[in-house]
Amino acid sequence: MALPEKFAAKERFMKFLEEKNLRITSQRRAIVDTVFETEEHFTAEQLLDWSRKKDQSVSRATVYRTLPLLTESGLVREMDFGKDFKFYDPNYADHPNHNHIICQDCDKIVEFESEKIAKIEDEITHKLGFSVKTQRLQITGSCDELKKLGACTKKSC
Amino acid sequence: MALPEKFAAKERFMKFLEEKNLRITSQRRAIVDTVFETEEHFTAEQLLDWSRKKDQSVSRATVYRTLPLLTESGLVREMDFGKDFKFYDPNYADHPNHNHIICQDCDKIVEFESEKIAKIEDEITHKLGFSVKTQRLQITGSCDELKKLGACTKKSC
DNA sequence: GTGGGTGCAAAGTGTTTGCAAGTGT
DNA sequence: ACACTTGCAAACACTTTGCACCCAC
Repeated sequence: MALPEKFAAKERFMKFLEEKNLRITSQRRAIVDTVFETEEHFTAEQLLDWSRKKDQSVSRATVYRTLPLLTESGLVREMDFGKDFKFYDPNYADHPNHNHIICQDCDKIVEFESEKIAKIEDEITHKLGFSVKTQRLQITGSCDELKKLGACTKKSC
Repeated sequence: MALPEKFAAKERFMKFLEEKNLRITSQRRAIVDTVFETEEHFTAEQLLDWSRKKDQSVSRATVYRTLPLLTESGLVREMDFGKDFKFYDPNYADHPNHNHIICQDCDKIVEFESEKIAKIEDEITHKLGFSVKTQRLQITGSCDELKKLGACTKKSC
């Protein structure tokens, strides 16, 4: 179901490279394939590991050099979940306005969208003399398990 | 006008230290005074500079060791505005649910609160099996000047 | 052919930490 | 007195970069 969209995301990125006169190398292909094959959030290091399974020649430097291109294209967003390293979210290609709920114990993340919130944001922002370009909303709280058991059995991170 | 509240924030932090059997040293006093004297967001380095004006013996290490205490107390919040370093926001003591609008060009930041958004967040979060502990909403966009002139004359950062 | 791309390892940058000396309670 | 704190500098961890070689177009 998400496949045709994801495929489009990859194509969109290739077009982005073309427009900037940047080259499609085997390493970039491996990295981009990896990014849009997953719906998970990932770190630079994870992306390196996964990409190397497709093309062993991918280096850490190339991953770090490709990530800014991905974010610049708008198809991937850099996220800060309060850890020491950045996470990247490939779901902005399909859902440019989604938000995150994170469990404070197990770090489980659920994504959601809300037209209502988007509308209020827009109103308030205009009232303050701004106009919205992007928006990020993170809610931290307790997941079901944490509420019921007082602690989560599985930790995600 | 904000003074009595800010004073309370400082007192609240001193109580927090006491409860954890931590000591009130001259360095900590200088740092904490600095933090709650401002309503600006600041970096660790700025906090060091400012604190040293009150007490020259404050070291970078002590600043970095005090910041986690401040965030743990809930009176200061760590913020990521997409720069290479963290910012700290001392306004959570008085306004625990405020949000940020940031100009994409000049980095000007405006804070606002919204009961409506808070209510919707709560509803959605419960529907997804979570309960809200904290929340952070950042909107990026164009400020008045950027919209009118196409570029901002003053850069904040 | 040529200008962009790559891997490697070294450098960079914000933050953390081990240690010996100092200090609040 | 004793445990908590401190400053210093070295150590860290993630990310960036200089360079010589490579390859997509």
